[in-house]
Amino acid sequence: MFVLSIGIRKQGMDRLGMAKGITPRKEDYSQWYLDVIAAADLAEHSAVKGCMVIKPNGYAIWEMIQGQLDRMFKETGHVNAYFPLFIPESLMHKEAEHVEGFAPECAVVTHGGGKKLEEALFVRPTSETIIWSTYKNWIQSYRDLPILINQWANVVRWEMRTRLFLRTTEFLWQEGHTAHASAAEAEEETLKILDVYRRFAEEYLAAPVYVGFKSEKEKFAGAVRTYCIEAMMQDRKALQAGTSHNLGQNFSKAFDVTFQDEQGKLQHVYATSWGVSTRLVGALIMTHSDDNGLVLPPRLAPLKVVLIPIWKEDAEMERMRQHAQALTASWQGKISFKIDDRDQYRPGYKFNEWEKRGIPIRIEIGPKDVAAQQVVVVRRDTGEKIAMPQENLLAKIEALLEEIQNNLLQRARALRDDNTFTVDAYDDFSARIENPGGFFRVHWCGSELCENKFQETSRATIRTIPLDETKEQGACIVCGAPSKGRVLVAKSY
RNA sequence: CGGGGCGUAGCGCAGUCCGGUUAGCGCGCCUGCUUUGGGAGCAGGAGGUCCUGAGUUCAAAUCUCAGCGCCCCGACCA
Repeated sequence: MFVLSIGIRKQGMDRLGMAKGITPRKEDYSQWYLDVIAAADLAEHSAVKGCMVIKPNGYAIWEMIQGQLDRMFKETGHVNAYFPLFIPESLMHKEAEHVEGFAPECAVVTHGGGKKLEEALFVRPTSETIIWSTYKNWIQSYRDLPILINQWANVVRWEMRTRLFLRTTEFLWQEGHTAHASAAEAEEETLKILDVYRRFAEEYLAAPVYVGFKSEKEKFAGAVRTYCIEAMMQDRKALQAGTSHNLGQNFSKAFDVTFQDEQGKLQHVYATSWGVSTRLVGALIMTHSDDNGLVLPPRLAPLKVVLIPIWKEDAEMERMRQHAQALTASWQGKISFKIDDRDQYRPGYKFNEWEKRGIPIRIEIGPKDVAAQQVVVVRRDTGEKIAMPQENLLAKIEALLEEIQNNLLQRARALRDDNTFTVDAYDDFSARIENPGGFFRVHWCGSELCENKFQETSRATIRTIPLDETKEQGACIVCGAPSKGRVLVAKSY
């Protein structure tokens, strides 16, 4: 050790400060985030500015997210369809607030087939305009409603500053676009999806979220009201994890989408749209991972269990392989697992590798275990090693996966709750938003002037106006005017 | 787009200030042997548009100019 220390120190201490290749969170949170992505081999920067290559490990997580959300959308009556990537400029300009909000961050195609196009094509930043220009032809009668369509797609928003998964120029998402015969029904749909998002975040991402709606300033360009779920990352910053918009009649009026109601009267349709993106992968990373790398909640882990046979000699190698195979023979199709019997790496290397990748459970099986009719099970969330009898192992593993899922949610909830504060004095607020940071429940009068003050002085924003907040009279923390309830303020991604 | 840092092998870096052998080191990779319960050891080997383009020079990783990209901090956003 002493002999090696010079070499290791020089290597290990370079930029990372430690030998494992992952910067500790408290040293540099941003670098830690990037290191985790690299260590777990999730994604990398591409030749295109602001765009990323999602590598197989990262894409597999997105596929897990997609699979579950898609089931939930279908359970609530939605179907999938696909609309084009390109949107004619004229369509983009139909809804005033919408175009004003999105035009600055749009990529525009001006040439095609070697010639200048007569009309420029916007690469979709979101699909409301192309979809409503299409729905116009689909809707005549109340009998054509509701339309409950979702699409899985890529979109492009020309952002100034990008970060892997959290904000990239091109990203993958789903966008739901629904049409309804009444305002009440549209509102119901908006809230129904909001609840799908909340449930998904808590039950699958194991990320507790605050549920509410956005201030006028923060809402979607073209929406009547924007609902959202907000999660807290380990650095105590907020991350908007999903949005659901009640668009009212803004788009149906802009695109003149009308239907005849039961009385034969012509009305404009009521609309909603809602989406979550590959940003959720970033949320996943920043909610659970630690200084040893990625930590995946079992329900979203593409690979849930890895078995590592351990041997000394060649003969033993074959024996341990066989044990591992016999042990898991009945697991096929029931659980996603892998036997890592590669001979070129030693066990310690494999332990570390799967740890970095966030695999929830590792099972070690060596000669000692075989003799004792047991295996050694290691939890990724706690690092705890448990000797387990081989009998009925699958059921015990499945139970443990649920326990890990649960533990991750509890842990994230504890962090969030411990860092959500109720404050009434502005000085108190501005001191604590810097240190230790977190979410702050404060009274707000509702004026944009006061809202801007948060931003200017603390670089924090009103993340959401919580739905479940108990009504409470108070005085705006900025101007002292009467306030009907508290809002959640935080620094955010 | 403003401020700061950086760009040399897959990754992390030295070399650049002060131009001059064949551009090095660690990790990783390939081959062989020994190993294998927390990142193995030894030996041999492969791998380079020194970010790009112009310029200065007998000579450029090194100097000059321009551009591109990445990271961090702001303004804009899922």
